[in-house]
Amino acid sequence: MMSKIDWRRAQTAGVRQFDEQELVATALDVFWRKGLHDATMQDLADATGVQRGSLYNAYGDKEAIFLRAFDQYVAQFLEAAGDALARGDAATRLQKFFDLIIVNMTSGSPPRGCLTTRTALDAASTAVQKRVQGLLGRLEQLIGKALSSAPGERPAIDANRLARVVVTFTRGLAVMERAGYGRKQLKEAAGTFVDVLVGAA
Amino acid sequence: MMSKIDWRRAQTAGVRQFDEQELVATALDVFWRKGLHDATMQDLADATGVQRGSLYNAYGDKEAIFLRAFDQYVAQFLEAAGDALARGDAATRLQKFFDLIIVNMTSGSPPRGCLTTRTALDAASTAVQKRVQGLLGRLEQLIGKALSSAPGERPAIDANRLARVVVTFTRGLAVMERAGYGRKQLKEAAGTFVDVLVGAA
DNA sequence: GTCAATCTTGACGATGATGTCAAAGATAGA
DNA sequence: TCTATCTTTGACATCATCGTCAAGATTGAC
Repeated sequence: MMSKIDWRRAQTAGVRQFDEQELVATALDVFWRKGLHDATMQDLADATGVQRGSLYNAYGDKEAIFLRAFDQYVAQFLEAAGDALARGDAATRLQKFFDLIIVNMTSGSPPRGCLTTRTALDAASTAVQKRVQGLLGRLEQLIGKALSSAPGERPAIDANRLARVVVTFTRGLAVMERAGYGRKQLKEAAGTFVDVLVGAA
Repeated sequence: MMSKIDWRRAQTAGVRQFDEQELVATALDVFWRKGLHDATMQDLADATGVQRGSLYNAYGDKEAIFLRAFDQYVAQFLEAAGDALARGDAATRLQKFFDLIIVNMTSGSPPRGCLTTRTALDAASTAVQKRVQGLLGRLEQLIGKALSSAPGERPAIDANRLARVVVTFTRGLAVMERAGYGRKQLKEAAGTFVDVLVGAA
């Protein structure tokens, strides 16, 4: 029996045809814009140019791809956050940190929001929830250290407790962004929060 | 031609078979547990005992039902919040308010979370987003008035700005709950926040 | 009593997403 | 060169949800 004519350009096969790094980066963008829940394998296939079947073959399912993308995001994010929190007094550190995350979540058109918060609310599998917890925990530590190592007078309240409050507030900012608040409003709220926190009273 | 035999008990028809109030209350519970996005018309039909077709006939679509349920929720919630914020000094008011919303979002098994926050993140239609904005705005006003009318010394920062920070923080609590934090942890965070806000520094 | 209005019910078709698979092609190593 | 192994591709079956509709049934107005 004659084999089917491949009238279209034959794709090379036998070895992986795509770059993993690139695919994960593209997937991250898709998840960020659509959310874990709403992004479909077809969306990922379209965005990456890799067919659905190949994605299933290579990763198994959507969640596996998401976890890779999210890990990459976490690494990026924590590094940037660490930078922002590294210099200056407590107020300056916090202000830079808030600027960072606010710009982060209000970028894109339409604004893409905060991937972590959206993911947390999607309430997916245990694995995903653990990643979110991991990120929030590490962020909390980062902030705690930044607060306790900042120059200037010590606040009256334990830095670790404060750090959790700060993390919680950042989650709140992410929700407010989804509710329709723009960059300016978010920055104003964050500014007020920093004033309160540092004890402008 | 003979009509089909109705071997099963004939349901009365011609007039609405269900109580609107009851249906909306049940729908609210479904939306609260599953979220606007994940709750299906079938879920609503199962929970209420009203067939899918009847729901479409009576309301048109899921969002219409949600809006009614959400409006009911908003009324309940704002009334309870107003009560909590009515008495005592600023710290007491805030503490009671946080207790209320924390219990609210950690009730049920599994905890049902915060309906408003979940809805905000579902990023549905404009109509839904406006309801969320409406609730947050009204809540902000409520808190602003509670802060500015509380006995005791005036804080150095404008009450309205503080109110927005408080609202933002409550949204953060809702996210933290979804991330896995329990009632105790949330209360501790809220307690720290109140300490900071009232100027325990 | 008749009839128009309207609710209920079950069924239908469309759509979109999932996960699997066999066929075909290409590589790497023996 | 040959073969085992892997990837790609398109197709397939399944499933869940949606929205619509015709037929049946009952009420309330006239």
